Amino acid sequence: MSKQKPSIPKGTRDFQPEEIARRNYIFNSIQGVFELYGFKPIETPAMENLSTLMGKYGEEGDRLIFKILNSGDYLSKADDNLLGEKDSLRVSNQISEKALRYDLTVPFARYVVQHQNEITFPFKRFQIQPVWRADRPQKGRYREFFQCDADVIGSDALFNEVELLQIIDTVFTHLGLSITIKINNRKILAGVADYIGFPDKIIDITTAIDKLDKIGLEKVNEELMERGLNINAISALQPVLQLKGNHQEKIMQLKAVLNTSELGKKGIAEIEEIFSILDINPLKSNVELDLTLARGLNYYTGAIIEVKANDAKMGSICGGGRYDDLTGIFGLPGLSGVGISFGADRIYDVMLELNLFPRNILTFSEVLLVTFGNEEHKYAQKVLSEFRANGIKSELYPDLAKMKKQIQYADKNKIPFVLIIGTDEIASGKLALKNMKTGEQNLMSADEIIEYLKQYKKQ
RNA sequence: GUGCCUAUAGCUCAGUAGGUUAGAGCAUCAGAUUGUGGUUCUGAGGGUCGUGGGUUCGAGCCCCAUUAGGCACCCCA
Repeated sequence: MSKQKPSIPKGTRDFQPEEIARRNYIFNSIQGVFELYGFKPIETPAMENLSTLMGKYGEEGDRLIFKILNSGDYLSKADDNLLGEKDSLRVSNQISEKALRYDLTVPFARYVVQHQNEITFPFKRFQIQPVWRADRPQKGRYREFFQCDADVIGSDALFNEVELLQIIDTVFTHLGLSITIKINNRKILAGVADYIGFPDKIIDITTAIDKLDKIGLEKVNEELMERGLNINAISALQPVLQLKGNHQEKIMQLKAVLNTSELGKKGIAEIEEIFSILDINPLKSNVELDLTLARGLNYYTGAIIEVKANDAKMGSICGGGRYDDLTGIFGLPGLSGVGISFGADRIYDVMLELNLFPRNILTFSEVLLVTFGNEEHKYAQKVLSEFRANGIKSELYPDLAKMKKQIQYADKNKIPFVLIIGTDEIASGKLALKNMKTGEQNLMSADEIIEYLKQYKKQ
């Protein structure tokens, strides 16, 4: 027993074989749908240049970026004055020039700019990789987690927004998870900010009204006040905060309010078009127009999408939106992108809580061969090769151990069948196949067993 | 970055009012059973009670500090 227990950093996790099986089920489902819609995979490095990431996620985001210390004698190159002043922020820029990626969108923008001449636009890419955030972990929040992103870059068509909604719908329908898709439009929010006379306060306004669900109308108004709005502006905002009805009704009300704002009208037109396409070809999931949906990164310029699980208390499990000029900051202006990101780890937590994982994904080996002695073990090795040649996941207990121990191994590993090989079986050519669930045992030839297991697998 | 809570075996926890050698369940390993698991019975290993200091004749328990973890806020998948 070692005195110092080994551990892993807060907010990170080890994954056991069963967990990997369940996680792969989620990843494979999402990837399958991405591919079905014509998206192509890319990967980018775990670390980016710090300068690529800094300033892209707002002040709060910058703080949550994991920075990587330079190699070598990095302190010798740092400014003595800054070190003396203990100015962490500025010192960190001198001793770190790499960082772990914070999301997949900004690295993708970097990728697009860097490979612009090798890319055919519109470019539809998907990417399933871990990201890291130096946040304080809590429920549903990790410091290392996987995002599954699909983005279309180089196309303004709202058709893309609709396709992304269809992808969301297909994925969650396949996973058996009941969800609500909330959509909004940044242009409408900008129109609202315009309309109440504080166009440059859009970020303050959106982050405040995003909390409506959580803290209620009064607190939101208080916060708006603190963020510098006046009474008139806040009262002008009230009709928007209290929109009621289905999406047609909400749109009607918005039209009445925002008729003076060109940007606002454009946003409404976009929302209308998306809903009109969805009306023709409806999704299985519920889609809601939610004006208080404002979260997300400040680079969104059009649609904002968020998905919540209906039957679990969990933050958003998928989010996305349109960003008109993401690549502009890397020197390639005029390219519009729209994308979504599935939070695989939160989906996992919700599915586990709701018991939505199918049983059969947990099967690793289908059959365990057990023997009584040296001769039988050699014979079993031949049978084992045949099984594997026929695509049956199988293993032979490696040691000459007691029957009890061998069968216990099958039980604990949830192997559904045990093949018992003894001298009698070898002599007759009929091997004893035991069903671990029912306890039934049948004598069959190796070929018959292969057929039987193939049939069993199909069920 | 702010606030609150927790810390005893691999895991989940009990531990009375401060009193001898700190317990249970699960898990692990072995045996009961020389060709049969999941249910039973028996046994074994595993702890400087997160760490450091203090109060006391005596501390797992009380006090202080420190570290780690969890939850909420901020923000976010």
